[in-house]
Amino acid sequence: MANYIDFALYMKALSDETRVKILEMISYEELCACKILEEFNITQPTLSYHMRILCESGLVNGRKDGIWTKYSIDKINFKNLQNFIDNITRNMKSE
Amino acid sequence: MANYIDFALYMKALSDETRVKILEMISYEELCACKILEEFNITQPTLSYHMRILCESGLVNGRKDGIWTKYSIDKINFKNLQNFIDNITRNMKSE
DNA sequence: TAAACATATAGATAATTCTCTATGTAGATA
DNA sequence: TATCTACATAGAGAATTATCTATATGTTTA
Repeated sequence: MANYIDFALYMKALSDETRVKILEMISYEELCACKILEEFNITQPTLSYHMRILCESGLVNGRKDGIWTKYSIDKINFKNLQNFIDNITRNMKSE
Repeated sequence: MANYIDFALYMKALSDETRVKILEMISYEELCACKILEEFNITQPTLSYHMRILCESGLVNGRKDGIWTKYSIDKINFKNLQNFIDNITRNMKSE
């Protein structure tokens, strides 16, 4: 189960507007980096940097498929994040 | 309704382990800065800096009560954050 | 094999962040 | 009024972050 450090790492991964958009994009379907890149005005190495941060947080998975790297949300870790948020809400309600 | 910039601001506010702990602490009950400070090995100005970031994100409210400033979670903005997370989950499920 | 394509890595830099010490402010109390 | 308590602000410095250009790696195609 996730702790403060894990949760802060998830949040740090999402503390950038570009990465929040990427998360939303890949929530609909697995996407390769080149498709993601089309939506932003950043260079390819900058996107690669952001994808690494998302993957290292655990929230996103990347898998090699031929010349492409395809990215999707890690459901287990994302669920951990959701549980943390839900617990905060639960704490507030029991006041 | 909140946009990517707002969400990134929420996430940025929670991208620090100390601030995540503070959020959890004040989810149970409204607390003054001096009570929060007791739980950390940081100086009073550093805590004040963290509280400002939490308040400016919109996730936390501070109100003056005599010599104390009492902090609590802003339920509306926190609900916005929760909705965003829930929407991501919903997108994944409709794949 | 050579060229093209998709992506990653290295190195540099400007901007931002987190922390501190020192000091200011405002309300409560002796 | 003077002091104490709680908190905020200013300024500085070290560390981290986001971005770029240049280059490397690995896969597919001509």
